[in-house]
Amino acid sequence: MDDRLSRVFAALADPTRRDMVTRLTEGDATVGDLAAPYAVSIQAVSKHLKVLEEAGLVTRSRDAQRRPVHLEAEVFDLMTKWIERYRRRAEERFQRLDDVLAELNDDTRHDRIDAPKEGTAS
Amino acid sequence: MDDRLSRVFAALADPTRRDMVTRLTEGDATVGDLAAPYAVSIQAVSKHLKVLEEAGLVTRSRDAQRRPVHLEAEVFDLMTKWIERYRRRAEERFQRLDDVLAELNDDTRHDRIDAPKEGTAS
DNA sequence: GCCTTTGTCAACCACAGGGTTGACAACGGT
DNA sequence: ACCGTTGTCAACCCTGTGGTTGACAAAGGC
Repeated sequence: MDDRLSRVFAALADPTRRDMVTRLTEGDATVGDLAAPYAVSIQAVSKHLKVLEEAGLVTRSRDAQRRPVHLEAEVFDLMTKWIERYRRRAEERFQRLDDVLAELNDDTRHDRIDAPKEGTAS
Repeated sequence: MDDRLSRVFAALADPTRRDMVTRLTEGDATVGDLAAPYAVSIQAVSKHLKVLEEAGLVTRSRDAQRRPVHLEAEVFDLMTKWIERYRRRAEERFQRLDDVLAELNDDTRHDRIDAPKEGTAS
């Protein structure tokens, strides 16, 4: 787990951290604020925030003793792009499959295509 | 790590598994096919596939000794929805901020709004 | 100046996760 | 029937991670 995207996914793999992210969409919050709803120590929350920060999902500034946490929304774009890329590739594949099937219909005289290989699932 | 989304994110947090997913967008593949490019044992790959399967990202059927692996694209939609939800909430927040600022411009005669609280970050 | 508030750092513990090797199950080919 | 191919299961090892507690840093309030 070294690359950026791995860190982002790993950070979001924890329900507590996802919950924190959700709450941060409503505005910046201090560590104490974020810790309040959970039955864990503030140190544990601090660790979670460190994970989120190292994943680039949040930034922390300084306001007296407080360390307001701020959500960095750009990372979501990064993830969305990645996922969309996969979706698009998958769709392209389906498109190709459709093309193959269309072609099949086009000249039905061929005995049989040699092992379509996909589609057999389920 | 028990809920669905956690499993999906955790599964995708591993570069090897992400790579497998990428390759599966090009079509179903056997365990051996998937294992080939990596310097790990086939057992390790089998484990990775189990993780992907339990996350609902992949299904496995049977073809003689072979176990063709098939990508389930729907899960990506699930993730996209989640992420989009967060993005939207964040955008709504920015929108509200804009509204506040607009309102501020609207009646500039007020001495000062009482602590905007956000925006101070960075 | 001192105490309180807010949060981090360090050490430790338990457990999950990715890797290995070895055994074995499920088939097809011959 | 038997062997080879394909893949899973089980046991084990090591590292990473989430949790704890205790000490301490940083800053304001009094």
